[in-house]
Amino acid sequence: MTAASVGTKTRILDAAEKLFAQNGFEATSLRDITAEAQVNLAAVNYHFQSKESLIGAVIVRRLEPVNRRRLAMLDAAGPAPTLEQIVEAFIAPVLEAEMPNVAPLIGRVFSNPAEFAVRVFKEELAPVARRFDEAFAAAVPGIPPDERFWRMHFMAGAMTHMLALWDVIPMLAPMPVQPGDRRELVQRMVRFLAAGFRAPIMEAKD
Amino acid sequence: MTAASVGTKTRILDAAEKLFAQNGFEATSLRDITAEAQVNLAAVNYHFQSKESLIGAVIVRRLEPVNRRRLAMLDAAGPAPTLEQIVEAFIAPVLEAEMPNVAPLIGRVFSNPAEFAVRVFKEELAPVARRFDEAFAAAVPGIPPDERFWRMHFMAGAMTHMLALWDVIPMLAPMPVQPGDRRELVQRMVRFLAAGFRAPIMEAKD
DNA sequence: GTCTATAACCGGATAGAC
DNA sequence: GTCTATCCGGTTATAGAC
Repeated sequence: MTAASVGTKTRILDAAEKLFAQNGFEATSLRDITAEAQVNLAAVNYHFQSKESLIGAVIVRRLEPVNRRRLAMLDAAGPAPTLEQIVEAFIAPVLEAEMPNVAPLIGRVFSNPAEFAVRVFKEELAPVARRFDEAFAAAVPGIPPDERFWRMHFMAGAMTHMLALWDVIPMLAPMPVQPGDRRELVQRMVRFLAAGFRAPIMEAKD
Repeated sequence: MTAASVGTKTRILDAAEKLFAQNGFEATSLRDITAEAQVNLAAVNYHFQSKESLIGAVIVRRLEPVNRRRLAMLDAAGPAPTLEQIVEAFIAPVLEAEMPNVAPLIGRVFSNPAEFAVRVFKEELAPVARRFDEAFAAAVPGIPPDERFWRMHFMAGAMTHMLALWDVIPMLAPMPVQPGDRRELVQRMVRFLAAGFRAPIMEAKD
């Protein structure tokens, strides 16, 4: 790699990210990627050992900054963040990630429960999830841990559904949906999800 | 097809359903399917013209009864169902569908926004969505149509996330999750989502 | 209707020259 | 580090015998 031009490795990552986001992991061949990146096919196996590990590299490169931003937003809300602030810190950095690539890419992971992809994702996510769980516990006292677990997944589900379907949504919506509406969408989600978190818990099971 | 044994066509549908649910549409080859069904490879292209149309047939066969059950539950709740009854009618028939196959299968569709699969799904779903939207409008007055649209998608997202991740969840959960807990899960979701639907709407945008 | 056989092609991976 | 050439197995789909 010369100092002046973008390295082969980066070009591969960029191309793979774009195509994975657009068409999914399985539907994207290494040949598609090398064509897009204008590099040689063998370069992929040289820099990354296999397609699987390339997928992992693509995910990690983008997920890490998003997770850092989530934690930063949580910290920025002070020592006792409101429920709304916590929910926003969890979803906004994801939904507002660069839309052409990053957000759909993240959406692909949870929708494609390919064993190894989920594993990579989970490794990146575990510490973040713990921090948020603690924040939720403090902000909404009285919710048992297992209920918190499910509610965090309801939240994650609403979020990833938006990521996965973002480009199909305009076809389904009764009204025009513009890309610029993403901040508004975040606000809608925050209200909906915060109310859900505040729902009364179930009485002891029958 | 003899009268006594299960026909080739049905055996193909059964096998395809099982493998699609387990491994996804792309990851499942016609050879996998014919091996599982113990029929000849060519039989697939005889009975269904292509893999795509086989996928469509598999989806429609299972989605139709689920949607009928949803509408039946909605009707059974009387002329003025509560919000909780509406949410339950929407999610319970899906989440309580035969888990080994049907539920994960439905989860695959929305998670794999393959153009044609979404199209098939949407065709089956459109009239149901309209009925539910009307019910929501009646049960929670004062929510504008576009807000209802988004909230129904938040609900659908939480639901499909559970479908897609059901078999991975045990690995993530801090407590044991048993298959029998599905009715309990439905109740948890109903409370969370109903509270979300009742959340105050956003004031005019800033 | 159901089979065998095969066409025609695409996938990931690697050996070895430069 | 980057190329060419190639291996080899898997993919959908179909032609034609039975």
